[in-house]
Parts: sequence; structure tokens; C-alpha cells
Amino acid sequence: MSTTPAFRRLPRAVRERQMLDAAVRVFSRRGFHAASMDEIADEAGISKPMVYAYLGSKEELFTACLHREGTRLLEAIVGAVVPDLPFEERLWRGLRAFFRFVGAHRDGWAVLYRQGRGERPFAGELAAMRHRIIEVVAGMLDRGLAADGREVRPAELEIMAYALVGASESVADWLADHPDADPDVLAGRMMDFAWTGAGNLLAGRRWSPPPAPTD
Amino acid sequence: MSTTPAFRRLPRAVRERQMLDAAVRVFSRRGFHAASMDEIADEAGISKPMVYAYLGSKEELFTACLHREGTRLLEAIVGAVVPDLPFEERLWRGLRAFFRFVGAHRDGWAVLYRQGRGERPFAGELAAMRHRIIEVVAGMLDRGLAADGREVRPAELEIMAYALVGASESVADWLADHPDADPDVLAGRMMDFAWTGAGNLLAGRRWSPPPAPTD
Amino acid sequence: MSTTPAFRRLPRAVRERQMLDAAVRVFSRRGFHAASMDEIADEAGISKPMVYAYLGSKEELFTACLHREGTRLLEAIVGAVVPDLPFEERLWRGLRAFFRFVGAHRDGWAVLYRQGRGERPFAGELAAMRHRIIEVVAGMLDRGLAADGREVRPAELEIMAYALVGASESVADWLADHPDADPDVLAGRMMDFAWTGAGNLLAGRRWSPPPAPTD
Amino acid sequence: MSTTPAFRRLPRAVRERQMLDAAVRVFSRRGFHAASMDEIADEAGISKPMVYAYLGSKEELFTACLHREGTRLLEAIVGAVVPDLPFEERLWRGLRAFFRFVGAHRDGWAVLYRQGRGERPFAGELAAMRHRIIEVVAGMLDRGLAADGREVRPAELEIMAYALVGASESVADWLADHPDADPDVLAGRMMDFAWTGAGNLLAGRRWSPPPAPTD
DNA sequence: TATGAATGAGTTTTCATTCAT
DNA sequence: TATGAATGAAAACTCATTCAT
Repeated sequence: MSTTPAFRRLPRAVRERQMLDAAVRVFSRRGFHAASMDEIADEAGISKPMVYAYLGSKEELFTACLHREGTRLLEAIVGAVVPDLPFEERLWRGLRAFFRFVGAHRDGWAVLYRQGRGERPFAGELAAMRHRIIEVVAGMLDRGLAADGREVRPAELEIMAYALVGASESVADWLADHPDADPDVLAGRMMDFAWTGAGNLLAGRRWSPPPAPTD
Repeated sequence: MSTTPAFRRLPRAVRERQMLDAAVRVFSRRGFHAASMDEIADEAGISKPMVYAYLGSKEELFTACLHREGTRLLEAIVGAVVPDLPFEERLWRGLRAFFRFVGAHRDGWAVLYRQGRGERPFAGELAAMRHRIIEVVAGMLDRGLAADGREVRPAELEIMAYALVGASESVADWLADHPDADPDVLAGRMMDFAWTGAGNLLAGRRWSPPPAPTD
Repeated sequence: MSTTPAFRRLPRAVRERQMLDAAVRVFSRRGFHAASMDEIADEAGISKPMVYAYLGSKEELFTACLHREGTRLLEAIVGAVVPDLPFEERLWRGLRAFFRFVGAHRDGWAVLYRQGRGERPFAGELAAMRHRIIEVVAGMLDRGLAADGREVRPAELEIMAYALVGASESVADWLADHPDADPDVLAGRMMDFAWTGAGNLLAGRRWSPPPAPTD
Repeated sequence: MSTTPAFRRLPRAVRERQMLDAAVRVFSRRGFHAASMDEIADEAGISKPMVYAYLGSKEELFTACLHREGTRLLEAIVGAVVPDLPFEERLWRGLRAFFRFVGAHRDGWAVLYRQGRGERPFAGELAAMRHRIIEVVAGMLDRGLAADGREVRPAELEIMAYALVGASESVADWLADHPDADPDVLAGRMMDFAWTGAGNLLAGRRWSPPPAPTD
């Protein structure tokens, strides 16, 4: 009946991806609250009701962004950490994959790390995601120690994993602001920091506070 | 009839402090955008116009919170790091002061770390504050190395400081969610992670990536 | 069930006109500051956000009113002043058109003359409009004089035009408060005042102050 | 008891004058609505509650300004129009006094002419004041005609007076924006416009519309 | 007399969300 | 599927006005 060409009426999956891409960009540069559905619809080149039809409310949309980017990140890391390699090698590959991802997906990283943090409704969502990474790392550490015949209490392991992940995030965030930096070099720096430290711990060397008399 | 003291009609300085306290609490639990001036005024037990009269706009109010909490944190750390002590001792004291602060000022920490991050207008403000800490840490590392006769390029030092600070922040954030944890113990864990690592680096041991052929 | 036509969901152009009409009415009776966007939206039978969506801020809305009414007025006058007629005839037609307009568009006149005056942001806008009229009048006077072989300094011409326009405005304002008065009669009165005066001036008769000794 | 010198605790009349002066300045530059009681109190170098104690509400304050400036203006004109002089001389003196007043009291003029106009609560107040002047003028015209043995219907006289007053206001407003112009010269221009016209009318010359066939 | 402290009531403006076509 | 038209609800901010000292 109509001569309209096949410009619009894209299949659902494609449209959804376009919208998510647009949403990630907008959320990344504005933050959750300051981003408006109008701007997102504009960025996606689509009308607002379509966004609602496809992705639901603004919260659902942000959650979807979080999910997609988080999953991509996790998959990048997990895919890089080949299980049977030795601990050191796995750590190195994981870090490298992580920094490469951040270098290549700055918007996604901003959404995950800078914007999701403080917004009440997503704190849980994000914490869960972060926890999955931390557990991966803690598991690696654990197996590293076990392979060495040593044993560490889970609580301590968890803290260590938090430290490692936090350090990586901080450096990754620096990377997100320095587009010219080389992710692989940064991964090396992190190994400097984490491995030589972790290596010592694996070797059983612990640190104990000096006997400061007054505090 | 009643012994009720002068609840209302307080002098300006007192009211200002009350408002800042309230604002820090509200910003901490809602984030900058989701917090409403109404809620802050309520929390302070005062009417909205007073908040505007004393602290200016919402942005100025948030900045004031950032400033007060940031200054407190910095002072706590700097006050603990006695200059003439050896490097290790200084690091230990600094970390301990940091974790103690976070344990005692959870709301302030949330404002500084979780909320300020993504909000456009304050990113700079916060980055500056963070940078001051990082420079302190980098300075410490630098002098530690110099005392040892070694030399490291500034860029590497900075990254290392980012890692150290990020690790501490991450563990501190964990602490903020675990009120029963002991800050001093966490500081010890951080030393485990940071010092044995840093110690190795100070001793000249660097890590180098394995010669993985394909990537 | 009912034959009610499409009251809502009107096309943009129609709604915009409705809004301007309503705005002119409300501004006319309240003045710029005292008018609230709520009242304007109500008067237009529409919700506030639509007003913002279509006409922008309150200032832009008022400017739009000023523009529309000013343009209408100017067009009414200019359309009436056929160029090739003699000066007297042109003046008469211009005045008659002016008074007819004011009689038929009391609200528009109130917005232009009574409300725009004092409000800082529009003074310029309005002054420009008024100036256009004054220049038209001054031009007419000038050509009237030139046709007569006489010459008057531009500054004097301008003042004279100000006087003529001011006199007309004042009488028009009286008309706006006396709905039963006949615009054409008033235009005649103005000619009495202006033309017999102007006629004398055209004839070269100037007035000079008496030699009052003390002042 | 105290050594405080006689800076404050001024007699009521003085304080009131200071406040009115300040109010006139502020209203003049901001308009009634945009002026804030804070700014007025500041300008008067006094605290807000004092303004309320002395002059009542904001409306009352503005009314007081209107009254004072209006009375001054009226007195200046009436004082200049010595009753027994001939019509022409009285008109000339009245106009000169008017333009001199506006030149010397620009703020007062702005309050009377530009700001009061549109503000609902004062329209009546102002109209009354204007009417008093118009009646003075109409009375002058009437006696001028009577002395000449002619008679004009009151309605026509009123319109003429409106025209004369409006013309003067318009030129006066021009003067308020041109501080370097000489009020007496402007008064002369107005006589050019008004007297040569009025003189003709007094001589019985009326204008009648041309017999335009179609309108 | 004089004022710093305090607020109720309103203003403009924005935004997520939904109809009706 | 796709969208222009439409709105309820809320947020930041201001101001005339008053109290308590």
C-alpha cells in the first residue's frame, strides 16, 4: 500500500541494541538522574514511546545498561582467564583483559563505575556484579594458596580481593580519563603492585604492625 | 511551664553546622540528585528558606559538604602521618587513620566516595581532593625509594599511588557496609597487601609479563 | 455516543494560537509579573507543560505576545496609510486605523502599552516597536514639510513625532477604558488636535516663549 | 550609659524620608514586582522590619512613593501656573515646570509613569492622579475658550486634555532617557505642537474628515 | 528603636510517563 | 509499529512578612 522503504520497522533485536547503545552513551555523560528520556530517545533517533515500549521504565533501562555492560566486562575477564594456567598467568591475563575492556568501552565503564555507585535503586544490582568479580578473584587467590599448601581464612581472602579489585578500578578509572594510555602497560603496573605483593603473601610473608606504644 | 530550652532561634554558626550535618546524612542516603532540599530542611528541623539563606543553592550546599568531609578526612590522615617516622610506620599510621575515619564517619565517606563521583559539577572538586591524597601517597613512596637509593619514573609512581588509594577506598567502602568490622584490623590487611608488595618493589623486584606468544 | 468533536489532541498550530490568545488576556489583566503560568495554562484550557513545550519560558511567551500584537497593530496602520495619498489624508487614515485596532483589541493594547513599559527585559523590544511607528510618523511629517518646501531639523521632527504618538496613545488608552466610544470619532478629535497644529507648523508658524523676565 | 553617637535613632520623619527615597530608587530601576523588600531595606541602610514598622506592607510602600512623587509633580505644575496670567502663558509655564520636574526627578517619574501603569493594585491610584492633572489642563482649555466666547462640549475638552497630557508624557519619557536634553527647549517644542494647534482650535478652526467614499 | 532568625505560600520549570491516532 | 500531543507530580528557589530578643 505504502511505498515507504525499509528504513524503519527494524527487527526488535536491532532496535533494542540501538537504544541500549544510545542509553549507555547518555547515562555515561550525564549520570542516571541528569539523563532525560528525551535525550536518550533523541540519541537513539527514535520517539520516546518506543523506548518505553521496548525497554520499560527509566530504571529498567538503566538496569539493562548495567546488565549488558557488566556482563560484557565479566565475560571479557572470564574469557581471558584460562582455567588451567598457573595463578600468575591467570592474574595477568585477567588484569589485561580488564584494562583492555575499559580502554575500549569508556562509556560502559563510566556507567558501571561512576554513575551506578550512588544511585539508590542500583546499588544492590551493582554490588552484586562487583561481588561476582571479587569472588572470581578471591577464588583465584584461594586456589593459588591452596596449590601452595597454605590456607587463609575466607574473610581475609575477601578483603584482599576487595583491595585488588579496588586498586584495579582506580587505575582503570585513571585510564578512562587518559585515552592515550596503553592498557597493557597499565596491566603490567598493576601486576607490579599486586603480584609482587601477592607473591610475598603467597610465600607466607605477612606484615605485622610495629609495637607503637601509644595510640 | 516547660523547661524546654532554646530550640529555635539559634545563632547562625550552630544552625549552619546542623544543616551541614543533615545535608551529609541525606546526600549520603539518596545521592545528590535524588536528595531534595525539602528533605534536607526536614532532617535539619528547619525550613527550606533558611537553608538557602545560609548555604546558598543545592550545588553550593553539596560542595560545602564535600569540603567539610574532605577536609576532615585529609586532616585525620595528615595528622596521623608524623613526618619523621620511617616510611613503613608512616604508611601504617596513615592507613589506620583513614580506616578509622571511614568507620566513624560513614555518611561523610558515602558523600565523598559514592555520591560525588558521577555528578558532573563536582567531579573536578572531588578529583582535586583525591589528587591531594594521591600526591601525599606518591610523595611518601618517592621518599621511600629515594631513601633506598632507587629511582622510579613519576608516571609509574602516580599509577602506583592510584592503585594504593583505590585499594584502600575499596576496602573502606566494604567497611562502610560492615559496621562491626574493626578499622585497625582492616588497616593491617591493607598493609599485608600494600606493604609486602611495596616492600618488594622497594627492594627492586619488578614483575614482568610472561612471554605469551599469541594475543 | 456523543457528537463531541475533537476538543483535545489538537494540532500544534491551533494550540499555539489558543495559548497566545490566553496569554494576551492574562498578561493584559495582571501584568507580566503578577501573571502566573498556571493561570495562563488554565485560561488556555491546557496543562502547563504544553505551554512550556510550545512557547518556551515565561519571558519568551510574553515576547511572543508582544510580537504578535505589535505586528498586528503595525500592519493595521501601515495597511491603512496608502502611500500616494496626500499627507493629511494619510495621517487621518493612520489614526483611524490605530484607534480602530485599539477598540477591537483591548487586551493586546494593554499588553503593548501598559504592561510592557516597565518590565526590564522587554523595554528594549517595545521601544523598538514604538520607534518603528514613530519613524513612520516622522517620515510622514518630513515628507509633508518637504512637499511644502520647508525644512525642519531631524531632532525637532523626532520630538514632534513623539508628541503625536504619545497623544494618540493617551487617547487610545482612554478608549480602552471606554468600550462604547466610537474609534472613528476619536480619530477625528486627534486630527483636531494634531492636524490643525501640524497644519500651522507646516505653514511655518512657530511658537516662541514670551519674554518672561524672572525664572 | 552608652557612648554610641547620634548615628542611629534618627527622628521618625527623617527615617521615613530616607526609606521613601530608597524605595523610589529601587522601584524605579526594578519595577514594583521585581523590587524586593530586601533590596529596598539595603538601599535605605536599614533592616527590613524597620521598613515594615514605618511604612507598612510593600503595597502601602509603593502607594506612598506614588503619592509623594505625584504630589510633588502636581505641586510643581500648579505652583507654576499662576492663575491670573493669560492662557498661553499659563500653558507655557505649566509645561516648563513639568519638563523641569521630570528632568530633575527621573526616578520619581519612572515610578509614576513606567512602573505604576500596569500593576493592578495601583492603576486606580494612578489614574486618579493623572485625572487631576488632566482636569487642570481641561479647566485651562475651557477657560481659554470661554474667554474667547466659544464653547466646547466637555467630552471633547477631556479628549483634548488627554491628548495634550499624553503628548507631554511621551516627550517627558524621552527626556528621562536623554539626561543631556534641556527641559526648557522641550517645553518649547511642546508649545509648538500644542499651542499652535490649540490656538487654531481656540480660533474656531476645526478639522473635518475628507469625504472618502469607501471605508 | 532595631534586628537577626525564621517561615508559609507561591513561582517557574522539568520530567517520566501515557494516550489517541 | 510508531509518534505527536498531553499531563501529574515534584523540584529548586524566592519573597513578603513576622517573631523574639
